[in-house]
Amino acid sequence: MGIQERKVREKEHRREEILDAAQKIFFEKGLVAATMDEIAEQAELSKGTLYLYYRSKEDLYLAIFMRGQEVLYELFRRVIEAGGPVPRVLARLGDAYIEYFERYRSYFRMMRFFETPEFHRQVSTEMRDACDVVNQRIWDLVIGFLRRGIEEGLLRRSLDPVEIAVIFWSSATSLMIRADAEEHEWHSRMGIDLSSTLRRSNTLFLESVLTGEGKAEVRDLLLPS
Amino acid sequence: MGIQERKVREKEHRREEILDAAQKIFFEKGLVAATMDEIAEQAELSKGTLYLYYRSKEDLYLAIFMRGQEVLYELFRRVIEAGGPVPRVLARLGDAYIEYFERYRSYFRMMRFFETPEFHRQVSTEMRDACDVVNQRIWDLVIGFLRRGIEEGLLRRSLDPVEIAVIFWSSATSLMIRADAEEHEWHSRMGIDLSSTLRRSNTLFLESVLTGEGKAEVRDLLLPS
DNA sequence: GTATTCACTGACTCGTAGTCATTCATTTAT
DNA sequence: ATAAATGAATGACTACGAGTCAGTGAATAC
Repeated sequence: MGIQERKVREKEHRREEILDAAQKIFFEKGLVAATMDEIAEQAELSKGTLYLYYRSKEDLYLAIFMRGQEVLYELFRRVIEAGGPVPRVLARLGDAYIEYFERYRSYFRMMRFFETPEFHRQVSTEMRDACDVVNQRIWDLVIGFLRRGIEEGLLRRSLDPVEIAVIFWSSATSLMIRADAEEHEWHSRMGIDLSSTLRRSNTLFLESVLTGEGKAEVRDLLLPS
Repeated sequence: MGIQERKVREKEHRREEILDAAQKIFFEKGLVAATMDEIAEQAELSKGTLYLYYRSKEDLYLAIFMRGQEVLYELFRRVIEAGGPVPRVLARLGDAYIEYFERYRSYFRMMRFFETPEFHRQVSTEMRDACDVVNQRIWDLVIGFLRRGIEEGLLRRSLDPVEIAVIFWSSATSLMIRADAEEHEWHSRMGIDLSSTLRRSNTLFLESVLTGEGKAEVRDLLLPS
């Protein structure tokens, strides 16, 4: 009966090998410029074989995106598990996201496509669903934490934890996308440094969700009014 | 000498006709799904002719994007010219952007591509530059207004008007992109209504940039702490 | 009446995602 | 030991769309 198991193992291994090859090419060239022929060559397999393991170029891309989401989950989990006062942990979550942006830039960049409907239409439902699961874990982690903050009276009671999470995440992401691609342009045309802007945005956001009591906890992190 | 002028006029007219045809197709199908053959058919011209007027599919797309930017400029200009207390006008600018998102959805959607480096690489420098000019006018308009607010002591002096503009714009845009494409999903999976979240985000942002004096001006618009 | 110009054409090239009939090695049945 | 069955892997092939360019014909100039 060992043969069946070995075959399953080998198949999974092959799947990972393909993913490694695809990751290398996608990281180097991006989704559009990368070709399946190149990935096949990198994987030392024929193009046809790739399609035995992944339904489409986009499925392959999404599978790699999921690796990135795992990394992000770990970063957030560590910050939350380290504990401390809610406002301070919230600030650290912002820093963790910036760390993801800076240290795992290639994974970060993949989020851009995750946002486009054109991309999603190419993805198989199975891959989509698998991705949603990984994603939901991140949201649940963060939202659960925010809920605690509200119960403890450190975050404003008039806010919804889900909304706070979404607002924080989208504004940070949006600035990062810009900082990633257009940092230099913004500096020369508008005279600002988007990395600082990103940090300032996080600070402003933090201030805006804390109660008076919450603000007292992190007075040192806030801006002068 | 009238012949030269007539020819120039006709050429400009043709350029507009092509733009109209392209707009129809792009609005219906989006950048990726739309084909130059379809656009040519809509314009009742051959594909080759399109390339006599626009360098690439992306140039054509960007030319339409610029039409949208003109509309946005007008919306903002009207709000600012109508005048009133800075904090209230700032809130109205947020509403104007939401109006752009809701009433000019097809133009709004084009911004997504404006953000991707893959797209930019396809665009000719001339079109790029033309686009930057239109864009800059919007930024100058808004930033000039914010600067006034700071001078009047209604917006926090520790903030940079350019940064405020960028932060506000990116967080709103990011939520809109999500609201546009994934409204339903977010509602069923996370139980939130992204349109409300967008408005709440704007309110939070407004609060966070106003001084005490500024907040007093728009007490009715803010959330309970 | 002839030459020139120029907007326009559409068949063509080129590149790439995805397919499928075929090959070949491994496993199973006798 | 040999034949049949399985299924992983192949690569030539199709489909399709962006962009090109030699050629056409009508308006204009001489």
